[in-house]
Amino acid sequence: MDGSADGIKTGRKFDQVLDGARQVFMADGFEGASVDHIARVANVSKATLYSYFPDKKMLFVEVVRQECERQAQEAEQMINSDLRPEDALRIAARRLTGFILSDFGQKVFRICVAESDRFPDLGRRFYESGPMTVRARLKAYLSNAADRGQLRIDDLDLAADQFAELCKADLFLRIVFNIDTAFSEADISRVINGAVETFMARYGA
Amino acid sequence: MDGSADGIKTGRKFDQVLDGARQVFMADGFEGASVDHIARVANVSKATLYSYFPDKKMLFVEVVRQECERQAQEAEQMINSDLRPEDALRIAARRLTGFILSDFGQKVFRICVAESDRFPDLGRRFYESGPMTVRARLKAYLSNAADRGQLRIDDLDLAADQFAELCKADLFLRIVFNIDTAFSEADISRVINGAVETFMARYGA
DNA sequence: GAACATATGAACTGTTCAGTTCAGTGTGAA
DNA sequence: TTCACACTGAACTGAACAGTTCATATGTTC
Repeated sequence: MDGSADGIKTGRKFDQVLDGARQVFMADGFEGASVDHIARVANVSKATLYSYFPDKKMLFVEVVRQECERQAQEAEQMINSDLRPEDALRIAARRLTGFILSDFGQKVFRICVAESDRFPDLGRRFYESGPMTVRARLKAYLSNAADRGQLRIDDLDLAADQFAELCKADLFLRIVFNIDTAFSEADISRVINGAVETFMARYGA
Repeated sequence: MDGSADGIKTGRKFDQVLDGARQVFMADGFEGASVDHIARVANVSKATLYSYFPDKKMLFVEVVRQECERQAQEAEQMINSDLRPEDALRIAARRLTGFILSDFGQKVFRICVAESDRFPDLGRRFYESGPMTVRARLKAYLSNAADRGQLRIDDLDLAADQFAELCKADLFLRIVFNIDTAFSEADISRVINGAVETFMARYGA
């Protein structure tokens, strides 16, 4: 019925509760969110909320679990091997920056950093469903392209990480620290083109 | 007497209070830290604490201000221009990763991400005292090296950001999300050498 | 329409915590 | 000795909030 891992009871308003919780947790963090507020946003009584989840922590964990799953799905897309590496990488970079600069990407990242010592495996789960998946996809593509003689790479893991990192130049820190809240197309393509050029300068065949 | 910006009253135990606050805030964050706990760690009565600072927020702001100043000082060091670019960059990279992977760097970063919407200019202040200063130093060096014909760079800002970003490959996310708490010398030099090689492949004359 | 499950809202408990108050202690200077 | 000042510790207030309880309502199924 629901997407939960273990047997959380189901019912008519289960999804409403989770939706409300997602909204409020993402906006206010764990401490900042009050259960009363979540119930109000979810259009549900507090008693109903507590009939589904034993406590606030469990509700939070379930929300983050769902969001990580969603994130993993976004990251799962394969990179098309038929294109020239420059073009394939440009598309990958576009997708990566798109996610990093999105409201959703920002919020999940923030929450995970902030709460990762109250919830010890939160960080790991985020890392595995996001960055690790991205790296695996990227690595698969790079390996493929190297086999076809389009690229020359000694350390595939490092190359993948470097490329992902290059895509964040300037942009990431500025958005994480609220210096800017959005970027122009020009800003973004400057970084993406720079990333591809630098990567190809090192690894181009 | 003290290092504060505006006229906070001074007294015998002023520094004790700030010291205790720094310890507790860095360990537990803003919400997580209780004023009673801070007073206990600082070996000071709560009344004394409140005679120096009007409220918890102001105390927190002052602690972060101090830490950012400290950070700025670490970032201010000039890069030696007499070396070959490979060597100068390797040294810069060493310093950068050293800071990023340090307990102090980690904690300040975490705190600033977590509290940057409760305290809107926190993020900006951290950014300016850290990453922005690093970029300025790096840019100065790159510009210099380009003038001497050692490097060929069109967009100095982007190049500086790319280098800083390359230094974080793999390491940064793993430490931010508690996948690892420390790295071997081999892990670090793998990333640093990779960063220098990739950078030089693109920008070497 | 009776039986059953689910949802409601409002009041209540207990706890945590920021910030206040105050009577009293220690100390150094005039 | 006395005055001024910084400090103390313990008790207190008031607010926020997690989690509970229960009498009542709504709706579905047979």
